[in-house]
Amino acid sequence: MADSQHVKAEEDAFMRSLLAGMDAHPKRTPSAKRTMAPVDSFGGGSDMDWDAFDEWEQAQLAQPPKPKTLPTPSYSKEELTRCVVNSVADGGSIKNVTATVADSDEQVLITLCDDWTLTRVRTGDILNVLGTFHDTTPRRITLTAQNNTLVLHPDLLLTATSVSTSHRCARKPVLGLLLPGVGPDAAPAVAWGNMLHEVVQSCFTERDFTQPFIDARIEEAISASLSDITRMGLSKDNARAELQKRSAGLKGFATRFVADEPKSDAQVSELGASSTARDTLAITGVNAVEEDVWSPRYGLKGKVDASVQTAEWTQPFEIKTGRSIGGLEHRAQTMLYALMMAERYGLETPSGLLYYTQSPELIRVPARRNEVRGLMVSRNEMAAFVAARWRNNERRNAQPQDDETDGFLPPPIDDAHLCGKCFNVDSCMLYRRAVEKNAVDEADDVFELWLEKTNHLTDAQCAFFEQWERLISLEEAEMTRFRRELWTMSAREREVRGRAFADLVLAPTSTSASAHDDQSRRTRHTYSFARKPDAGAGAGDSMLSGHISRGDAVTVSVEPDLVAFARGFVVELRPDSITIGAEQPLPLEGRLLANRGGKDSVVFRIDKDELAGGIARIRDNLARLFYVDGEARLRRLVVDLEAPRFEELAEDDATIASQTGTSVVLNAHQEAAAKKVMAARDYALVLGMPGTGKTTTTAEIIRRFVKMGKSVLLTSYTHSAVDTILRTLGEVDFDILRLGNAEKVHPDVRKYTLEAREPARTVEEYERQIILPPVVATTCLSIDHALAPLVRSHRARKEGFDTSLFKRLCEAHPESVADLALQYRMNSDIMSLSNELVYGGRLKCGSEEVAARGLRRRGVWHSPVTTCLLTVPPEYSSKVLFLDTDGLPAFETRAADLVQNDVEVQLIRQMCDALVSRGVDESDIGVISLYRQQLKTLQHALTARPDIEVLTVDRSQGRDKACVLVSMVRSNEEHETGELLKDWRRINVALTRAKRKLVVVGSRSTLQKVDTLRRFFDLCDEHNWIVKLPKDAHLIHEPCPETTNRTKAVKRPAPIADGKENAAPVATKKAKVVGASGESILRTRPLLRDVVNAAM
DNA sequence: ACTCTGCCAAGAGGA
Repeated sequence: MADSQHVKAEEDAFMRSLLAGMDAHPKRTPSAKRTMAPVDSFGGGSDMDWDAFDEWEQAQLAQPPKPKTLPTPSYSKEELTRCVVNSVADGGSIKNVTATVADSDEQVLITLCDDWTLTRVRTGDILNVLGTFHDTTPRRITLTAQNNTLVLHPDLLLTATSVSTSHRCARKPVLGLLLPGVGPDAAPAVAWGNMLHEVVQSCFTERDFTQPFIDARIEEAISASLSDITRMGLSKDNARAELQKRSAGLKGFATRFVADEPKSDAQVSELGASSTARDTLAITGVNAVEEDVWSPRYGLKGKVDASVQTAEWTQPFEIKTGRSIGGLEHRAQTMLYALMMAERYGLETPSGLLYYTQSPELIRVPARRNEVRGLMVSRNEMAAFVAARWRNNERRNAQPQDDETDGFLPPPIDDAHLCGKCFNVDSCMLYRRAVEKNAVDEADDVFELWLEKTNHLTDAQCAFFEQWERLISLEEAEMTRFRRELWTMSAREREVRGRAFADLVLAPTSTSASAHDDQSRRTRHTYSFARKPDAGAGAGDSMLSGHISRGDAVTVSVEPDLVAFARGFVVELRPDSITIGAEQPLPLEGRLLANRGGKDSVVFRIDKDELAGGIARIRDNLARLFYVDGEARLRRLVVDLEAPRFEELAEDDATIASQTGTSVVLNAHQEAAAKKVMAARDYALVLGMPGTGKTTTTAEIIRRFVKMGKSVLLTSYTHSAVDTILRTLGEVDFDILRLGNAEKVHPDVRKYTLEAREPARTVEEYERQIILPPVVATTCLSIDHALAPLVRSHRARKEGFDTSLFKRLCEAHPESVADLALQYRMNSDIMSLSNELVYGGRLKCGSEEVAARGLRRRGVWHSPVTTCLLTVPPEYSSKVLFLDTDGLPAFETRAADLVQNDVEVQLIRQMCDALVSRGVDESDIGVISLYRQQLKTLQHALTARPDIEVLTVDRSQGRDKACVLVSMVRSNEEHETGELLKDWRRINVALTRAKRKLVVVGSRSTLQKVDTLRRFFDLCDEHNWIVKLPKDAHLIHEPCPETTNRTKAVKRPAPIADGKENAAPVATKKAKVVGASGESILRTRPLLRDVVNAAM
């Protein structure tokens, strides 16, 4: 008890000193007073007088107004120097740092004094130094309590809230970064807070604070929050009453403060000022509400409730709907916003406003040097912990056996009272036990709590958590790397990587859509951007290439330094324009752009917004397996690998399950798989090899479950996979709820989304929409996939992060797996590749017809062509063909990190021309490559053949074509293959898309360096499937004249590609029709003729 | 060593 009070007293003292200038707490400020700081210590003790503050809280509005004229602000941005630390010398009360200025080789000296010495600066760290260097050689600067500012790891944007809450327990906000979703479901107060914010922000936006308007906004907010209200078991009436109570003072507040001129009773209370020093204030306008502010300068980010205009300046307006007690952190938060807004608006912002809706006063929070510095010291401390974790990762990369790690979580405060009430206590203790391995002593205050939270965990479970937690973090570090490119990389550079569009201007036609109608809320306001007319090279590139596509989250920035001016979603994407939608109108007219030349002259860039939140959610899900009240059953099955249970269906159920009223007939394997699934008490695994009818079987299983009265959650990694199954289900007599971004959902099943339904008006209606449908379909992260989930970190991949749950369970319990062995896609030759490389012969053709089919020979190809450069070996007509380019040669070319192979593009285009001229439908041909750049080039080369699909391996999943051409690209004298080709799953997908004919083009000498592919070549050798192309084979032929007589006139009884891969195959017969022009093209190009011949 | 796809977010209060 004594201990905890001591801690509390110490914390209070610390926070005061932090806010008041650090001189009250010598223990945490080792350098106090004894520094080289010149003269008057660091003045500031009087800046925040807490006794006066208390008095002021009592006195309130009793004081007469005392008008005060404030100076007109001017803004002079402090000089910013970004540098990398070379060395740190700890000189007791000071630290001397040498560093190299970024993007130069200039060495500078930085001396840290006073509380800046608390910052854990290490070699290799990136620093922002704010202040002017002395013009010495080398240049130097001293950071003291009074002057200059240090930002450690500035690329790490920490939220204003996390920095401002760190005073009580520094560990909690850092845990909060790792696990944003911890804690019990949001308390009612949080929901009220959310709704009330909506109301107040609407009032500000519309500048309407009349009671009817407020009431109407309350109704809106309630409707928008039905899910929260339902979850908390409340009713709309509860919500209405509570919101009315909490917003009671709003009208009075507005009457006093929202005006063109300050009113006499509009007194603003200034924090820390003596209680008589109050003046009046008028809020004359609002620049923005819910403004996202990212500050790479200060390493901070946040969402400002509102930025308001007062007579003096633009300032942040922070709304709090709870009680005002314990509000240190609210003041801190407001100060940080003032700091960030000054930078964003280029305006002096000496203060912010803080408004508690449950009390009548408005508080001015000055952002004074001393307080802000204290907060920056806290921010740096947090940043150092987060960075320590990345450093650990890097060190492990360099030296895997090195077990030494830096602490990446601040030490716990171990206060039984506070920790017992903390929402993050589960994760705090889990990390302590499993990762930090820092046991709690029996005598310790929190021992009981520690036992309660961790006693159920075994060492093996802890090890599991530790390992996967680390792999997740490796991946996370990789993703945050992308976000910092927004300010560390030019738009052009980033566009080359497909993650941005550079040199944009606002299109003249673009206006805010304004309407409140049925438009989706988050794209309520739309804006179009086009390339700047006089933009230089590269600006002509189509915006369709690259990684940004419709529905993606993006940031809009203003060059050169207004980072994330706005955020939104891509609504439409054309080659020469992009339209984005945002929830809030873009602040185009206000002071934000006025300072930079106005909306018509600024240059914008749009970047793909790398949302790192998804990763933290995965970590969150992982942690939930291990909490004391967590998912114990999942923990047993997934972590302990407990055997899954199976139980035969009761006879009634079995009968019901066998009669679904559809005409779908499953084959024996599929039927067995369905039975296995129905019998599973925990889980069953169905291994669906390519073309074996995964979709059909899954759809049928869903039908049966629904018939039995069960509910089904259908989920997959991609939208397209989920939607394919829903589409296969077809018309059903039960309800389906498709969760997810409607933009990304297939049009055929969009009717199942919430957006397509009448919005729920009551809690009951909402429940009906959410709870009743027996089938709920959505995407998910980290469920298995034919291709491994996307893992960016190489290290993480090496350590098995891409080991799927499917594989883990499969290996532990092979008896729980059902194979779908019969496939109806590939002929036996094509299938044999996959069988050899991956499936060990388990894959079988569904019928003789499937096994035997090929592209039929037609027309002139019965006899060899005498003018041919090659003699035509009999195996040329095989259904699998590798065209070896080693003799040409056909080397790859590189631009930055992109790789392409122009010769392969030519060969493939020529083959496509020839195939089509032989009467093959464009839509029966697919071209696949593993490389994005190659794809672009192929697409360009095949623009005249719009129906030939050019696909990446990943996008071709679940698809097939009668004839598939694969461009392998990698070809070089060093025989470097790169990492991508080593992924046997990708190779497998590429080789299993073809039904009748597979042609692979590549350099054998390079490709056979990859193990998987060497086996591919062995197999090809065995069957004589390899053709060595002669020198300059691609040049032997004249450039292809475009086939004028597109084979439209050619009628065939049935298409080769019978879209439904798993349906009982229908024999197709081709008419022997050959376009005359196609004939003549081939006659002039003998080699091509042979290839086509072989392809038939 | 170049590829793929999903996630809306920072704060909503609690003391």
